Amino acid sequence: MSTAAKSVPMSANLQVPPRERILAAASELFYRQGIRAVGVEAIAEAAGTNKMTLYRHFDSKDELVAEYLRCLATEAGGFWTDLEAAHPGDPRGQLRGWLTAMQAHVADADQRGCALANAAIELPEKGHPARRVIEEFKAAQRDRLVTLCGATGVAEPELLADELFLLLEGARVSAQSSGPQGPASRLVRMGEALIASHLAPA
Amino acid sequence: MSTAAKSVPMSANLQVPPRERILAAASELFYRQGIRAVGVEAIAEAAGTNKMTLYRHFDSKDELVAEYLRCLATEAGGFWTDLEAAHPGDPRGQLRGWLTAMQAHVADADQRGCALANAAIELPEKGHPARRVIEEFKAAQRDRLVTLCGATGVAEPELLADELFLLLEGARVSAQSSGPQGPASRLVRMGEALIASHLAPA
DNA sequence: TATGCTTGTTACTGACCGGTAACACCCCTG
DNA sequence: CAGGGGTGTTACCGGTCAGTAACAAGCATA
Repeated sequence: MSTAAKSVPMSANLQVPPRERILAAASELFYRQGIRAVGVEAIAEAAGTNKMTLYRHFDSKDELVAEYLRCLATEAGGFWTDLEAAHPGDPRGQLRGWLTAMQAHVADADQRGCALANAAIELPEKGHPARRVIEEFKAAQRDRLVTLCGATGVAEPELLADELFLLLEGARVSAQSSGPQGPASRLVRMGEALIASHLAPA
Repeated sequence: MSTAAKSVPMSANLQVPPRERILAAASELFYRQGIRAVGVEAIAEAAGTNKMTLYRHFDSKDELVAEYLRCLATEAGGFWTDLEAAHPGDPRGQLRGWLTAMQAHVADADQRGCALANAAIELPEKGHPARRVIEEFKAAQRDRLVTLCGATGVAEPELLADELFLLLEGARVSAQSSGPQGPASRLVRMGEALIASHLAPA
């Protein structure tokens, strides 16, 4: 509190080192406007620094993009540990908590979908350094969901996990083209119906 | 057959008028590489013409993009009439035909997801002429699915339609970041389970 | 005080971007 | 044959792109 710098966005707070400011600015701009739509100069300026310093910390724009996605993947990892802490030893509670958190995320009007999935669409080049980050992240995300579904005791955890995974992926992308009030708005209801049908099979 | 020009791609066949060649070339390049990644000069060249002729037929690149998406929306409309012709008076058959066609589409390795959805991610600007095309297309697509689900006699056609809609949307985007062998590969199985659970409610 | 590392500043490169002007050309119609 | 619309060609505009060189300034530690 005494530093009085808590409310300042990281990308403009000169007390945090330039590298982090650049990453924070890049994160905001890339996510809001798209990766290809944002130039490195704009990022440097938003970070309160300049292009030279940016290139002293990142080899290229492509590497900056990869690092931007790597940071988001790390943040997402924190979400899962929070989830486990909120419902210790209660996998079904964790699964429901996951669902409602995702619904809230989708409904948030100033979200623009999954940054990793968006990047995969914007960067189709096979050798782009971001692609490996994206693929690993999506695989890990799916694995976590499979594990969680398995812990709930359903008969086919992989199938349920994939259903929920695709449902979420669809909801996030659909919110970009059909709006958050479209089909995506019923994510929780759909997900709980899926879970119920797996818990009580025919 | 006698013209011997059937196998020539439209974008290079000089017998078709420039406007169509430009649209064909734009369609290919935009879809494969992304809209922002492709310049108008590259499109004109791929169409066997030049930038001036392109700008005689389209007011701007943004308008060309909108027209590109409009054409795809029209093509998609044809798919639905084909589906109805293949299973006349058999809505459940149509729904299953839709599912398997979508699965094949998702599994196709040189597909890059829904061009309209991809464009929505690449072009977040509110006023872009493509956005209206995208939103109308997605709404129409969902409406058709609701109508079809209603014809099968399920109790909650809108819910089933939205579930299938999100499942497909998710499968197409997931194939871009998790590969076509990932969760997206089980689209038919998931969809049929959904349909079955709606046809035989608890 | 002196060293050395990090940052800021300015200017620059070569390439590409979307978009336009001016003019030559061809071919179809009258 | 004359005319005119659609097309091709070339050159150009201002702007932005990613990336770099050279040098000055700050700041800590030694």
